[in-house]
Amino acid sequence: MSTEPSQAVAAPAQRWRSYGPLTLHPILQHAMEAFNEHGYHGTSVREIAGRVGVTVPALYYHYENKQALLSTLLETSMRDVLDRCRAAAEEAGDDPLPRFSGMVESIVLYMAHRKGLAFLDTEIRSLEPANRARYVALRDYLEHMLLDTVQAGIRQGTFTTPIPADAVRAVLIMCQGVANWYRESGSLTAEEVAERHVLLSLGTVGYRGAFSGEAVPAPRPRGATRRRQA
Amino acid sequence: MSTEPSQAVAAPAQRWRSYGPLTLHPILQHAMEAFNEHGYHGTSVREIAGRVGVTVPALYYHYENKQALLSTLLETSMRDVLDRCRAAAEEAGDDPLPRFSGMVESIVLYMAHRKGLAFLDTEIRSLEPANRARYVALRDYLEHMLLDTVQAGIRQGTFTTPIPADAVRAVLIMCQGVANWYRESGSLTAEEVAERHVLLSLGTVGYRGAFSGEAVPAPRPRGATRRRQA
DNA sequence: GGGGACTTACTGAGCGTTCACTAAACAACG
DNA sequence: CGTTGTTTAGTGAACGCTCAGTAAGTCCCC
Repeated sequence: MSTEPSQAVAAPAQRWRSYGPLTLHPILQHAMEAFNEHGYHGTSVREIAGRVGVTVPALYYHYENKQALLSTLLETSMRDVLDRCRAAAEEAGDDPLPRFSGMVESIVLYMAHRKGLAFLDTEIRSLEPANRARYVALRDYLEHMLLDTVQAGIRQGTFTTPIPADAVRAVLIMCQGVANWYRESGSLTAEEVAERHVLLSLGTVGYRGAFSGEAVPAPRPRGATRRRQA
Repeated sequence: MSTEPSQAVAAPAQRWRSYGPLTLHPILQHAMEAFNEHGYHGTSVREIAGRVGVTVPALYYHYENKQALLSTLLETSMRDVLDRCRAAAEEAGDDPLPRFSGMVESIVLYMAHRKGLAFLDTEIRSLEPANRARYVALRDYLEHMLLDTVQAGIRQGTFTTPIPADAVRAVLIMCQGVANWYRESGSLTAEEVAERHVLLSLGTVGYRGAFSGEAVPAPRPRGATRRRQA
């Protein structure tokens, strides 16, 4: 275990990169796992209760119903990725290239580090209309943030895609896809996957320098880079 | 506008581009629609029967069980897209650029024209292990076809991505994503969406000419190009 | 009259949810 | 300190309903 630098105000600039172990109410934690294994409709409240180690009514003491479990999980997740993406964008400043790169990196890091939550995105269909509307609004906001940056890059001449809206959608879809295939036991760390997706995304938006030498021009400070052993 | 060579035997070379109305056994058709609306576990056999307009046992006369409906649908779909992609690759020949472009085009055309079937991909989780294994094997085969072509393009110097396997996965994910957001009532035809995704994909695999002038170098013959009115 | 394409009528199991009730912890006060 | 009132976090049993699936009978056409 690495010794955390004891600080009063905990490095605000890098907060979007740091991922501690996921701390969720045990009920949410187990609901998340069950939903990911069998889907929302494929999971019974009895199974969730069984995983938590309590009886069914105990679930209803803490959450209104099964739907509230899914809705809470999805909204928590979307708000977290949005916050981190916003933080990454702020840190990068107004220059479209590092700004776009940082946003993509933050999103992919989330998809890998919070795979369990991110993968629940496949369950939006099971949200009741009101809950779904709130979720989709957050997701659209994320898309607009990215699109604004790509369009700025086009005006500047950095990005050359003639179809920015399609490119942004494609980028978001490929980032979201990380939550589907990424395995913690795989050969790449979350950070490496993020780096690669920055590269792929830059190609998708038509950044000319994407595949020549240094793709991400701003080297990022790293304390105690984690490396996997296998 | 190029003149099509008139052929008696209904253009076999273009068969991967042509999409008639989807003809499926009514039971499969309605199962597909129900699965897409509520998911596999969210759909009851009663609902499927109700949509078809028959009683529940009539379903069991034609199909072994609910799982067989999903499995049949998914495998039919995957085989169709594979066949079309293979046909597109054959038609394009060995040159990696048109070959890759044709494959991507064929896949995206499928995702848009057969959205209902393609969208079922989200339900693989609900396949029993044996059925899932068969489906995944087909999907992996498609991925390898694309990867071979991209690697050939890299050897040739046409594609420049340093991470071809990641690029191919990303391309397939963004193609699959079309089935999620494409609407027939939208502003783009399936053909236009396919064209755009060829462009995006070329950027993703690091094709340098992707965003300068003619992106898809082989102009394709088109008889009676359909245009949407809105 | 024989078989294909259904129907009616039903089963046991499981679903989300709610009921009435309680053990343990805590706060306030005489 | 000991009692009382209240809150937190549960329990076991059961509700009404729906689930996937089936046994046996019926219609109809070749």
